[in-house]
Amino acid sequence: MSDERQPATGIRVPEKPSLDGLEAKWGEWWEAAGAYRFDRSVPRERVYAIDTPPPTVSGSLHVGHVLSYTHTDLVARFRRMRGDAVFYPMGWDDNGLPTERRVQNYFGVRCDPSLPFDPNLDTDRLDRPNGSEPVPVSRPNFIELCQRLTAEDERAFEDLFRRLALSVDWRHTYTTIDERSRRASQRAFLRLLARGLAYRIEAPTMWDVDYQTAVAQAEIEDREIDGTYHRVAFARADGSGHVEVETSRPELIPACVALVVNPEDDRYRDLVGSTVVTPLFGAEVPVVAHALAEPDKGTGAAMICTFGDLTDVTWWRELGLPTRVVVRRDGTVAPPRWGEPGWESRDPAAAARAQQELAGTSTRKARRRVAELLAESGALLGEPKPVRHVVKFYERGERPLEVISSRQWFVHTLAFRETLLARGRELAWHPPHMRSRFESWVEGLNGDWCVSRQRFFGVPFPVWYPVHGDGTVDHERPILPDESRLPVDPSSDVPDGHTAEQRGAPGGFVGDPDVMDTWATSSLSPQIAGGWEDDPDLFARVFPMDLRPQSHEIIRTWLFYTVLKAELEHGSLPWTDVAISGWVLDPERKKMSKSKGNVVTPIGTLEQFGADAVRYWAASARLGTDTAFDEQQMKVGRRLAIKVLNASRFVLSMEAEPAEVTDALDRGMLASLAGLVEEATRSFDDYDHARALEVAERFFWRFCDHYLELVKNRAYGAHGPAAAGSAVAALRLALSVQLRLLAPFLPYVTEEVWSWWRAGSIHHAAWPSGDELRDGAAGGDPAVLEVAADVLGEVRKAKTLAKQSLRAEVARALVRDVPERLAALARVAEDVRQAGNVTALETAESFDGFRVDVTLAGA
RNA sequence: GGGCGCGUAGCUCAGUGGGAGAGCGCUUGCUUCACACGCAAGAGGUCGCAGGUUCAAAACCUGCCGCGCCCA
Repeated sequence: MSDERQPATGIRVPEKPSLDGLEAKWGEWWEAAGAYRFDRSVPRERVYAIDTPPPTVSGSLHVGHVLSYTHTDLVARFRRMRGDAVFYPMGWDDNGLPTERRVQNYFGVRCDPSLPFDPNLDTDRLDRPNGSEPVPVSRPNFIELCQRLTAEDERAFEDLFRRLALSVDWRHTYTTIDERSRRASQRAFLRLLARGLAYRIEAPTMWDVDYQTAVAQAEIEDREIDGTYHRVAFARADGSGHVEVETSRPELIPACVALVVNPEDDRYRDLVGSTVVTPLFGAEVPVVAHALAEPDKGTGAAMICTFGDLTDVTWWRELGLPTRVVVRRDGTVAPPRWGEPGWESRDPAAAARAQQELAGTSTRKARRRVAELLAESGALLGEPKPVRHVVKFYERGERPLEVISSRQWFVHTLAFRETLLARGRELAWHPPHMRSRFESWVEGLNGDWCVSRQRFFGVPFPVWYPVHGDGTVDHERPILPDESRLPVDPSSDVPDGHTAEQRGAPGGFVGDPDVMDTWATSSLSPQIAGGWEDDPDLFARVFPMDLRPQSHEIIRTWLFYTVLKAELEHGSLPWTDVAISGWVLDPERKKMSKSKGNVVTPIGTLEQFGADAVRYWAASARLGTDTAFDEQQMKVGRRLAIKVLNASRFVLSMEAEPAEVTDALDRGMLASLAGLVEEATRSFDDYDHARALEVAERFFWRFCDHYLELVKNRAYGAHGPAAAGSAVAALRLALSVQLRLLAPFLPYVTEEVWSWWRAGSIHHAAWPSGDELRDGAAGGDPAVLEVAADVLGEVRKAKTLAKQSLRAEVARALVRDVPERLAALARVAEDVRQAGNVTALETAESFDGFRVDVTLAGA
């Protein structure tokens, strides 16, 4: 790709320029020419590396993608023109639940890991004995289907992004499930494990009963739902009355291990240390005191169960309480065990009868049944009260989360809270206030990062476990592969020193069945794209990266985890700058979402308005600011693109030979343009692309409406070749500079115009500088252009008010103004006279403000 | 409950101590030889409300109201 900036041998301007066909033409040319390839021979100081968000390909294409990815591309194009080698890869986030769900729905299957691989599986001819029931397929078959579907989804995303003219180096594309990503994720995991930063324990975890997987704090959201408060009597063990408790989850009474009250609560002070009996189940439980018990909530006395919520976990841990597990992993109530150790009851038979009524039913059904049983027994006091209360949900789930104890992998996070907050302060946030979202998240962390998921399509943990002679699994002594073997799949690969026959056999091994959560991989996007350990030369040139662009709702996930992983592995930030894009709102200013049905398909929008126009809309939105989906704004962008074509055609069709810029008007215009270039550059440097666009666009329209009109006659040669040469030289320089200023925003139309008269791609041309213009604008005074435009405006106004054509002849125009302005006008009087078709342009000094008396010919 | 952001013309927004602005929309006029996807003009605002600081506040301070989001 050439950096040639001299005019090509000739200027060839189409007779009737059009936007039609530009996207296909230049898209193909950029690809063929390798226009956006990263030059890895460049040293780190001149590299600008971007950590691109890998979109979830199974999600829908969204105009939100258009918005934020355009923002990224604006920076990439600006930096490239500034002379940086831009490392701008693209990634696809394939793994995880969204893909599994899409595969299940698309093919009508479900994964059953107990089935053997079927090499001849034909999804078009699945045997469906149970009608619409999903067909069970083996795990390898399921993963194959995931890969087939994501490949299709990736193509759709790539088509969109290419159409949008993202200046991505597509040779560096990665997916979060590909071999590089699996290797990097597993390597990072093994290193954390070796340093004691990852651990596996049996612990209470937030659990989705529908998907039957653990979820992390980052995937949890609070939702307000309808509930019911039941007031329940717990008899005192000594027979001296009862304690009243209010609960929205009476089905957890069999799981109750204690009552808790606040130590400051005078009402219950005497009760602490005594024993009460659970209704229906007859279990004797202590009354304990803890500061987290809220005196104002309900009666001030609360059940501690295994586990109603995370507060129960805190109480259980801090007060050293036993457990009684009643809710199973599928969200149903377990069968009774009353009478066994840990399940002591005053009447085990009655307790068992009560629980047997609940066993196997969902917690929701059990709740209603327990309420009935409580009422029958007389332990239910008063009528249940409906309430609205906040309950935790998995963000993709439909039923409230349960807290269930299970064996999971965790990464140490809480211990690094202060370090992470400090890293957050080192980062340059754009806009700065977005940092507070990161900080409030980090400050609110309530546990280490649970990274294991009970799913199928994801990066497996590179871990096996020995099987004892008695067939039990030894989780305490995991078998780990050497890093050189990565990536491994422990469900099909065999650990060193073992044979395949030993899988699952006494004295043999088993693979860890879980996969890592999506963030365990996507948090390594800078490392994966940068070739961490696989390509040390590349990695040294791009890491830590310069920019992380993303939207604000994933600060607590993608951004947070990326910062954490870079800290744990490299002891550094993963990038220096973060640019946060806002959301796209529909015209009613509601957030666009699939469930609201107000989503717009971006391909249709691109076809309707054109990529430059859509980019213009996106570029008008400031970072961090939500923006309405606004077709009007796209029409404005389209008009701007067409105006660029027409104005360029006009400028380049002037046939006079360019000469030295001598005319005051021309110099004034160039001087004004120099100031604009500096302002646009400053704005881009500050990650304020919207301002850069705004000032460039405003200048361009003024340039067209005023300067082009003023200079027209002279450029055609009305005042001789020298004056025309000055005009043509200034016009071409101004056009070249403005095309380059607009190139990041309107890559197609600017490239088209550039091709009429310049060699190489405009996207590799040097970003304009004020100095470049000052050569031609030496001594230029912007006031000259201003006063000329003001006078021309007054002349036009007189014609418009007289309902005359703007071409109408003016017999006399008398300009009253201060001497300095009149002196400036005198230097460009001839241009003003001709542009306004004024016969006699006269002036008079006035200190009462600017005024023009216009006498139309024939009036 | 705590925090962040926002509230300026019908709409989308810029403006951070001294003239209230842009684009779109609306109305009117103009087939000007780059562009009618154009050009020109016009109408349109108690800058959320109430106090305060200042010679001077849309902007700075305090409180309140409304909207959005984050966290708990």
